[in-house]
Amino acid sequence: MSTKNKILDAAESLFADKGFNGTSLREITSLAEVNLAAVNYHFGSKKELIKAVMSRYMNELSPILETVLIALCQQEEKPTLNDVFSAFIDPLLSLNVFKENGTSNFLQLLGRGYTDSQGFLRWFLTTQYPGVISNFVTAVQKSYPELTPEDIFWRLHFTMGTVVFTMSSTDALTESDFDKKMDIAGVIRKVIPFVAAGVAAPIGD
Amino acid sequence: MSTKNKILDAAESLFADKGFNGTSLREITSLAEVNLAAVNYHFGSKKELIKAVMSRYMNELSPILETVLIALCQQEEKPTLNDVFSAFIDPLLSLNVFKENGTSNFLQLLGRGYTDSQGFLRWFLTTQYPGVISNFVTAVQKSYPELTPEDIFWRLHFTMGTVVFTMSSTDALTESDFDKKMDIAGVIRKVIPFVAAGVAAPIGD
DNA sequence: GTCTATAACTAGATAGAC
DNA sequence: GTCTATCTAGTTATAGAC
Repeated sequence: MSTKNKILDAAESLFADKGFNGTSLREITSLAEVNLAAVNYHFGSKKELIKAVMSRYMNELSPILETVLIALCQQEEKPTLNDVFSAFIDPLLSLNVFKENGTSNFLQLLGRGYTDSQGFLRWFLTTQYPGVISNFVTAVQKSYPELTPEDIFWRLHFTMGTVVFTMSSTDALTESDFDKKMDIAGVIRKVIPFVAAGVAAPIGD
Repeated sequence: MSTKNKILDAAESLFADKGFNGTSLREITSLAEVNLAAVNYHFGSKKELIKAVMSRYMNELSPILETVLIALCQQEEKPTLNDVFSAFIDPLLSLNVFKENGTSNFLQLLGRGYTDSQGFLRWFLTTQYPGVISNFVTAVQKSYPELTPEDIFWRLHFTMGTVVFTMSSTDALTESDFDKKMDIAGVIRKVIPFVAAGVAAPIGD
């Protein structure tokens, strides 16, 4: 395994666990068992390392997501909102094949990206991977045409918040707050009806 | 205005904006225009300062919230879920009277508390202010008795996520992503139907 | 490509004068 | 109660040997 990948793996799990600000390069290189200077050699800076960690997932996920969302838009019968949101399940769970704990790590990182470091990662994702978002919006529009673009914008933002927040604080939950342990697939199965119903809520402000 | 309060005010707005990890004591004391050593003199440590910032809000909010939730549980007719969630609007908005930008600051801080610093603040809040949570659960149970305790737990967690995440990333939103500016009351009016519909979603896992 | 050594800086916390 | 000065330990980043 290359030094570069050892760094990426170590950074990923530490970032997911303690946030970008909360993780030092020293912790990363010591977990990865490589030299401190290797981060700067391979990535140039901590900020570029953060981007690289996210890109590894986004490059894997975004073509799959775009494919299923486009298919959903092009099918003859109108998809329900539950269909649209359920379309995310398989691509997200496929990250667990791609990498151990891939699904929850990725969702946790996404959450960090929105709250840590004043949204620079958010900017990075929306500018680098705009196709996922636009196809998602189109799919929602097709299932619920009465929603105004503004309402779609807000409700997708709420959806993002629900999922991302849930995942970034779900480690503690699955361990302590409720005695029944739940895996990531179980949490996703619980959250899909919630967000689908939220987006489907009657309009009227 | 006392040094102690100057520190609390400065810390609050910096914490809300950049997170707990992302804010240094030097930034706080320089915004507050007090000496660096004053933080340690008045609060003992950064961690205690964080607790003090949150306590100022929770001590204001929790008795009001408990009162309205208990009233909702004791009224004769069964409240709708929309009633239950709407019960939060006035208490939350009253924080704007209590302090400028109080509502959004508080909700942002709450979001930080769940993601920064590995949940120590989360522990602090749930152990110090358990009454709010238990009354909330009771109110939801009364409006939707078919929900199992486990489903209530998860859906309230999702609700928390939706609200808290929305608020902790809402500054950027209200400015850039959608041309129509929206104040905090507007966001709350948008989010209530969303979470109410999510909690009210049909069961079946 | 990988290492050691270190520069340049920032963090939280404290001792002691006033 | 507030200040300056400083300690200790942490941070990112880099220069230069191998």
